[in-house]
Amino acid sequence: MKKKAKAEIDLSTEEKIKEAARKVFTRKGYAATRTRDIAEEAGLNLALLNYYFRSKSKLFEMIMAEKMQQFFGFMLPVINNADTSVQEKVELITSKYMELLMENPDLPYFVLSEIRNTPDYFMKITDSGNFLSKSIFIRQIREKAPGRNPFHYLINLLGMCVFPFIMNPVLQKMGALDEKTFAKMMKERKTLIPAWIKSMLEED
Amino acid sequence: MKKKAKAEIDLSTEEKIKEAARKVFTRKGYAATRTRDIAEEAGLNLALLNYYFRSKSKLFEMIMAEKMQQFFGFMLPVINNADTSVQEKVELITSKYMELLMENPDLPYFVLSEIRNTPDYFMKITDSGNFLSKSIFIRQIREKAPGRNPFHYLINLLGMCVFPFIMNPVLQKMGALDEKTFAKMMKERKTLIPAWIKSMLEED
DNA sequence: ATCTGTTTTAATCAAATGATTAAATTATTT
DNA sequence: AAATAATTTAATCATTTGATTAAAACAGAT
Repeated sequence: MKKKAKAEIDLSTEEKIKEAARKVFTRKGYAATRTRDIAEEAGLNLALLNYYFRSKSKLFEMIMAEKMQQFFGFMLPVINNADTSVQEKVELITSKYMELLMENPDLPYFVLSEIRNTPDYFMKITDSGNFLSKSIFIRQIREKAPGRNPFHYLINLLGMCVFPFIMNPVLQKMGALDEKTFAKMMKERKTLIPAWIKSMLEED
Repeated sequence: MKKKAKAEIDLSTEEKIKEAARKVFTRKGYAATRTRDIAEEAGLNLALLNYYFRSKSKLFEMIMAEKMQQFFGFMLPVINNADTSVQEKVELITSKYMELLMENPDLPYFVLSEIRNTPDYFMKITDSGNFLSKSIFIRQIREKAPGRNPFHYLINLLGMCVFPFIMNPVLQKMGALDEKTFAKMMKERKTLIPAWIKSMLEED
């Protein structure tokens, strides 16, 4: 459609738009976001959006793919690493997730509320069919706790990492937690969650 | 504005609208829902919505209040009951929540993604300021695990109940879980979660 | 059956919003 | 500096969408 001329300027403007889109989409969700919001947030005219990206939905898809990658991406290699124990995997996933979420507290809201509307191809991340069930991580859990469906523990692990960030706005509004206390707790959870998972698995 | 004439007919139509609104709002969220969707879902004309409810937002507020009540309502009396132990409270909350969520799997998505946009008055449920911190439940947890912030455990409890329903669509799409297995697991969790919480609290 | 008030509908309005266009501005090349 | 290409803007379009209106259909009372 148009050739890129000055990579720097181009990148700058394009990146400004993407940055603004990230921000607004993540905060308000797809439907509630107006292209004008994004333009304003980026300090640019509306037409730029449609100049750089063909449409609102194209722009969204790009952000969405990026966020999905952030949210699920790093987990896959960890999960299929044959050289680490369950416990090491749990520790890795926990600390990585807690750090990611502390930097992007809106991420869970966004990913989880948009995921349902997202067409099936968002599953591109997961090349094979039910690769998850066959993953080393799940197999390792199955060995540790043979009587139970291993997904119980995967759900618990992810839930204990992610759910606090979902509940946080509620708890803050209710005056139950302040921002500082919350941050402190999230740091604590980096070591607490692996310990909790461990005792769950041993208890059997 | 208008007096009710035939209570039955009135209720029927009004209830039809509310039922449709519940369905569409819960599935798509406020912004993505068009009043026409609701009308169609109810098998009625658009103008009816504005006849019975002044506006989309009024209708939404009604549904929202209802869902908030469902989601948080029953917990309050349990939490402040002086006659039950921590463990009994955990069991009560777990089984109640699991049943509620199995009947309304969309509830978490809806409540949690709309709650942030909702004006502050949604906190009406929580009359006093930080009543939660002063609740008997939190105090009981504090006694059991004096070194830790008690909200860790409350978050874990709610997370282990709610989060599976948030992850379920993802897991199903990935082919990791089928509907039947999921339902079975949710039943299992009614007893598993209290046990897990117990061991967390005892471990300290 | 006629009248009265309620319920429902089709048609329409006005504002919001995604997208386009054509012109103006800026930068780069020759 | 002139020419060319890239970038940005203001103005405008077409569609969607929340809401209203005025009239028709209906039910119950007299």
